[in-house]
Amino acid sequence: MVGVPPTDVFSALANPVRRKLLDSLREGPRAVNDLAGQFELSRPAVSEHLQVLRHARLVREEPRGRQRYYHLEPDPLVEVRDWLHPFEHYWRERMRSLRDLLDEENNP
Amino acid sequence: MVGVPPTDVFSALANPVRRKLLDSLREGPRAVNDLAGQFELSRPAVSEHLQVLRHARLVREEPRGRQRYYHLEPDPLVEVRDWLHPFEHYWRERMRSLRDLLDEENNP
DNA sequence: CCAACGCGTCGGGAAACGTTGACGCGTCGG
DNA sequence: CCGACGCGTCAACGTTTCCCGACGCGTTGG
Repeated sequence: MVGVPPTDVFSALANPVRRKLLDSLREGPRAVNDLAGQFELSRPAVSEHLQVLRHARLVREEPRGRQRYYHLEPDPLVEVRDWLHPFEHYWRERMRSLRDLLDEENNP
Repeated sequence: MVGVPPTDVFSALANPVRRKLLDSLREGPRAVNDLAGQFELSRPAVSEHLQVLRHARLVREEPRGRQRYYHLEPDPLVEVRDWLHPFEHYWRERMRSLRDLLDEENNP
């Protein structure tokens, strides 16, 4: 994992650890040791997963003293949503619940 | 790629060839040689990508004489959509267009 | 019945990936 | 100023992925 990663969003999401990292960052920026505490993984391993996410532009790092806080940067996920969208056509039944959820977000 | 690993959906989507295969199958079932014609790839390579998609339950095969037609089976993509959904919260601006599209589907 | 076709699968080699221990650099506290 | 902390990165190794050529099996057409 040392070389130059392909910065592909889909590949970045292929790993469950990286997906959980993004899930955690939804609640706000967090430092590396804090994030690493959630996994049975060495800290370098988490660091390199974060590097993959950084190259995919899914996270941004902000140095704070001797720690580095990582922020979620969800924009590239639009590519996934756009690719996924034509398939929504196929499970129309579940679309209503999604629309209701979106309506709830827009008209609270 | 010879074993029988129960591939998860996210890993199946990590490869661009497999994503294009799913895109092609959106327009209807197709045979392997037909699909392989789209790529600069050997037919066995395409066959093995289809095997990955089959293990992820994203496609189904239907034998027709000496050909095998592959059908799209988009249900597992729901897992991707469900994982993605909490992040929609972050690009609210683009949510309106999605909602409008869903409204259009539901009230044609 | 036999040759050609369509396809899955195996063998194997190259490349990519994931993990760990070791090292280095900047930062903070005493 | 010095040791501890927080973190990135490298070297190395095992595992997985990706691709191809070769083979085998069932189907079809002559």
